[in-house]
Amino acid sequence: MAALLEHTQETIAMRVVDALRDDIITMSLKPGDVISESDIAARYGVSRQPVREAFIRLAQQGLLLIRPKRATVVKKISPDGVRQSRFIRESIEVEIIRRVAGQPTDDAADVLTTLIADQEAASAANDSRRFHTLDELFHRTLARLAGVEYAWQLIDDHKMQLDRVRYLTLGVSSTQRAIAEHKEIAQAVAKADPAAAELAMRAHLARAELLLNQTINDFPDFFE
Amino acid sequence: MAALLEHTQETIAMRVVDALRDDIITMSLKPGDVISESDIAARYGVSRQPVREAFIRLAQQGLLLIRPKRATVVKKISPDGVRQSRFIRESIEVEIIRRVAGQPTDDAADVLTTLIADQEAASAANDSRRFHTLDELFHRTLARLAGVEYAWQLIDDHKMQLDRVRYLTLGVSSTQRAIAEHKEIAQAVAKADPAAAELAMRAHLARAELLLNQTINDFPDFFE
DNA sequence: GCCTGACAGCTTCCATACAAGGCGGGCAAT
DNA sequence: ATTGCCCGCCTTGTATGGAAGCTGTCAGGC
Repeated sequence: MAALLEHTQETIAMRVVDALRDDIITMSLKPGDVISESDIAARYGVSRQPVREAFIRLAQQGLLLIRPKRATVVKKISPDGVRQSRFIRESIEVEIIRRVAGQPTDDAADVLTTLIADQEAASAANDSRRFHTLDELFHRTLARLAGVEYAWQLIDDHKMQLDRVRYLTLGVSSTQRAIAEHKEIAQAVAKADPAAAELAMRAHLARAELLLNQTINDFPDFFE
Repeated sequence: MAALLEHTQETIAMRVVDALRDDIITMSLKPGDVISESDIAARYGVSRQPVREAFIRLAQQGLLLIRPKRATVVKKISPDGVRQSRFIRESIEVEIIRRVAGQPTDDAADVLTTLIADQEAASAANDSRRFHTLDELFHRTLARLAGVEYAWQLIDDHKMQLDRVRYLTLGVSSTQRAIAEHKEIAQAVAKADPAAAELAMRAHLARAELLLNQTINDFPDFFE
């Protein structure tokens, strides 16, 4: 059964964008790899035009670097860029958690605890991919509760750099510890304690810094 | 004499992007206006292809809305979008000012007072366009002092919506008041008082809210 | 042996042609 | 008079060919 009100049709260009982005984030296309419109077009059996448009989109998202008349390369990860992306994310998420904890709605705490329960299930099942999804959902839900879901979309865009790092260390991160930190955040929200919520959120996000430094050592070629 | 080390060449697509963005921000192209690739191509005497790529870029920046197989329209200004852009900006700028005031460098205060002096000169000369430039420079300088200039670039991208609003009310805003607020911020930095700096910055940014509501009343057709 | 310059092969960029689909006006049937 | 259909005209999407430019190679001169 096709969707009835589906009037945003899939164009070939969009499919190529999604496919390439997935390849890049999952490190199937590695930082520094050189690709060309013709290559990708041949690989997907389409013409060069949609591929070209996909390149433009991904270049604007900071995943590709188009060198006019020369070639297009998968952008290496900029440690300073990742650091500043983290700064942006922390700025926004701290402001979000302050709002949520400062003016908690009735069901806020319930929604969060439900999500945490799901995360525990995923962790118990050792399903790290599903846990990652639920982790994102946790943070996006906080943005929704603060009434700034669009802000999360922004974070999402500029967090792909960090996602590449994360993928390199998949399985390393301790889901148990993340869950404990989520609980701490949720409790601060339940108690309507913005200061405690802010501290818990900052501690939660700070862990990514270690991950970055470790990854730079393990995969120096992927960084600039 | 051509630039010697110019190896980032201007492509036609880039020129079209710049021209269109300027037209949109200065309201030469009004929210809701319908444009087509062929129109713009004919207007600039180029083919559809570069124009199409420009549309894609501007659509990703939220200035255009491409409706497949129908037409492309200049996006109307979303009040909620502007509100959330402001939220993002406030989150980041508050974090920036905290850092700058928390770990002030020796010359930070000097640089800021110099900038404020320039602003007073521009204000005295009634040069509102120059004042606007100096206003942006003030905030970008704070980002630089905090070591997160890239973050300001992000704000810059997502603040075009607000710039359109600002252009509608050009000359209305009181430069004197803005300068006074800048002074307050600079003083808090000089005293290394993060809390006071945060309050001053929040107050400074809050003024934009009034501007928005007033503008919605004056130009309801430009908003969705 | 070393330097220089032409050149072949690659890239992205632009122009053009065609395909697919939405929209509205005119027309016919009820 | 109203409703429903059909057909041009418009739009964006895709394909393809050629133009401009960068890079590395290789032959020729010193």
